[in-house]
Amino acid sequence: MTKRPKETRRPPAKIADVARLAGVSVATVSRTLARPEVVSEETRTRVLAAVRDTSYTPNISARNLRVRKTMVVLVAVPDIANPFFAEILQGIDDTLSAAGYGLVIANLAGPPEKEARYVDLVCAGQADGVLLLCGHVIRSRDRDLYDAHVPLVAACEYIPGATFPQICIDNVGAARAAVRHLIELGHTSIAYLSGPQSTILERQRLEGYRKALKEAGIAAVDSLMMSGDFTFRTGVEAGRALLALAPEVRPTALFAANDEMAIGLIKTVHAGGLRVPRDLSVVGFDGIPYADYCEPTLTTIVQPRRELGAGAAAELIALMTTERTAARKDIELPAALVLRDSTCPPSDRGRN
Amino acid sequence: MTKRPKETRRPPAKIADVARLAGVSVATVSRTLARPEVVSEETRTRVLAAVRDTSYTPNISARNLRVRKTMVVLVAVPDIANPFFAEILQGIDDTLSAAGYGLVIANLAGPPEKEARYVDLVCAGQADGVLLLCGHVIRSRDRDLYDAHVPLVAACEYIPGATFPQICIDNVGAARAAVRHLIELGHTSIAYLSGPQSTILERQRLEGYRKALKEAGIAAVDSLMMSGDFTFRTGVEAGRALLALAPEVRPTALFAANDEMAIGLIKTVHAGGLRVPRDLSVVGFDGIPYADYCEPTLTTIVQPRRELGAGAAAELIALMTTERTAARKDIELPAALVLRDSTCPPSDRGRN
DNA sequence: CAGGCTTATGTAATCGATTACATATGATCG
DNA sequence: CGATCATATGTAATCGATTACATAAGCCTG
Repeated sequence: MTKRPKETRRPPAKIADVARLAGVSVATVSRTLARPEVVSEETRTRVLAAVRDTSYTPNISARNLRVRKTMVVLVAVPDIANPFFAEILQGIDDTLSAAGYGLVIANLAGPPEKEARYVDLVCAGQADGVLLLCGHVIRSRDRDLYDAHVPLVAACEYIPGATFPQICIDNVGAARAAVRHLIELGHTSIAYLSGPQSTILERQRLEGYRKALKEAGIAAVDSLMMSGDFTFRTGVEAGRALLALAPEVRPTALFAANDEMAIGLIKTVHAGGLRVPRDLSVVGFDGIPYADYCEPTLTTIVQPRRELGAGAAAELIALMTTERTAARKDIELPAALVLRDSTCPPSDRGRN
Repeated sequence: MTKRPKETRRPPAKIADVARLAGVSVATVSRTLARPEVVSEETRTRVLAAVRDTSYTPNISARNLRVRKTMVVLVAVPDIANPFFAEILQGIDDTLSAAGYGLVIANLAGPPEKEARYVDLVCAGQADGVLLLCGHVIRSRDRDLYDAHVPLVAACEYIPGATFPQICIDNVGAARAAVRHLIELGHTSIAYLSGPQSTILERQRLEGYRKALKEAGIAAVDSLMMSGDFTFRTGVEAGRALLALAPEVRPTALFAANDEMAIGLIKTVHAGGLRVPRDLSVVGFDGIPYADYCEPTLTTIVQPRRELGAGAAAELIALMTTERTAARKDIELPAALVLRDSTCPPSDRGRN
């Protein structure tokens, strides 16, 4: 019951307060902050002092209302808990928040009815731009994000027909490099663990796999194609399937379309008595931090995650700030095959 | 050079458009949307039809300006890439965005100069509330977040002197349960791998460790105390230190203050020839998804991450919407010790 | 049936910034 | 020296919603 010391939550200073204190008009204060070079040296210092004394910060809602901006961008993420996207988000957040934008994260892993809400939000003009981290079209009952005619940039997943800028790695080339690495080690029986069939990402990684095999004159074998959906769980399932195979038809290597599945698979085949890489070499894709923590550490394609995020954000800012929708410009970032402990030459080579 | 079909990016409808179409005043439209019961049945249907026809959505900036709200909350998270926090964030995001709030994520793992920007943001009244996911005080040169007199809720880390609501698990009790589990298995030489010494979290988990030992009449041994900072890397370092110990003084069990360190440690001692749990039982803390993926799977304290996030968000919403700052209310959520493959009775028992 | 009361709606002030336009001052020049 | 122009500043409209207050219509009651 002690009476508190009045809790003076004084409302923040507004531009009029600053103007009064500096003895100028509100217009001058606004100009001083927006374009310092147009006010005289003397008033400028006076105004800036007043700004400091009142610890004035412009009210964002008022400004946004006036200039018809929201300073918000929507980021559509397939799954925020996925470490791969978490790091891309960091790159996005660094760049966007440095430029004063806030971000609304549309986590597509959440309840699907939220998806419509995000579409509405953007279509209602409550966001200045959209960053897509996946190829899949986001829509509500009757309209999709493109209806909003809002600047848009896509990252990670290349969308062939797109009319907006995209930034991603060369998925086909990277997948090809991964498989070629296995081939160069001497493997000829190389399985493939796919991602969700519907994604473009998946089709490209599959294409890279096929290309590498073809170049080496190795025939693709249907029984070596396993399908997953980028989750640890499907990696485990694929591992079980692999263990169920008779040793003589079992592949000596496997390329997984992402790291999480690769790690699930390795854990499972280990438990089943296969040794990685001795009995099975595994290459993953993405380069999540955990690929360097697991046992054995995972040879994988490392995507420049922060750079992907930062680059996409920079592109979007450019689009949002220049009047004319700049010519569509795609950016391709380099990905690197990082060799670790999950790959080695096939051990049965000598035996055969 | 094909001429596009005029790109009619018609500006979104405003309230006046709806009013005109429905043949009423703007006040009536606003009331229909805010408090439908005060307008007559007939006008209500007419207005709602007009809203639909124009696909009207209120301009948020205008509304926020008028009602002096921002509908933004700041979430301070130690590290957004840490999977533990990623899941808490999901809980927060679900609850907050369902209530119409946007969230600005202050990633404290980023460049420290950004920290001041977040303080300024809140102090300038650009956020309606703050959610703290860590105990450490966030401040700029001269002021901290508390100066802003903005509703505040803390989660995860209990802050003893706090005047705001908090929601977290019983860290002391959970740590004690973890260590007691090891004791019940028969271990008497139990090491402790700490988190960053400055955090309250750490002191509480250490206290739980000490309590459990004391209850069992086991003396705490200084040489069994190792210090880390919640990262995988320090787990690895602790693992090396453990390997360097002479076998006869080496502990048979270890309690790590979080999962990432536990996993790093296990990986390292494995590589050094120790088997987990055979030669060393390990218990972690947090229950990140990876604790169930690693090899061996990790016995750990599982925190209700989504619930922690959702609960904190709900508390904050309550604080932000009721005028009077409700009486401080702490919530304690249950944590569970989940037994997996990283713990077993000490194998040297028989030998000694 | 006048006065009071309820219910439904309209009028206009307001939130806090930005900025087009107007104005004032002083410099420049033929 | 008066016209012209550049520079610096002020005045007031504007962004789009919310809401206090005013008004009008209908109903009740003594």
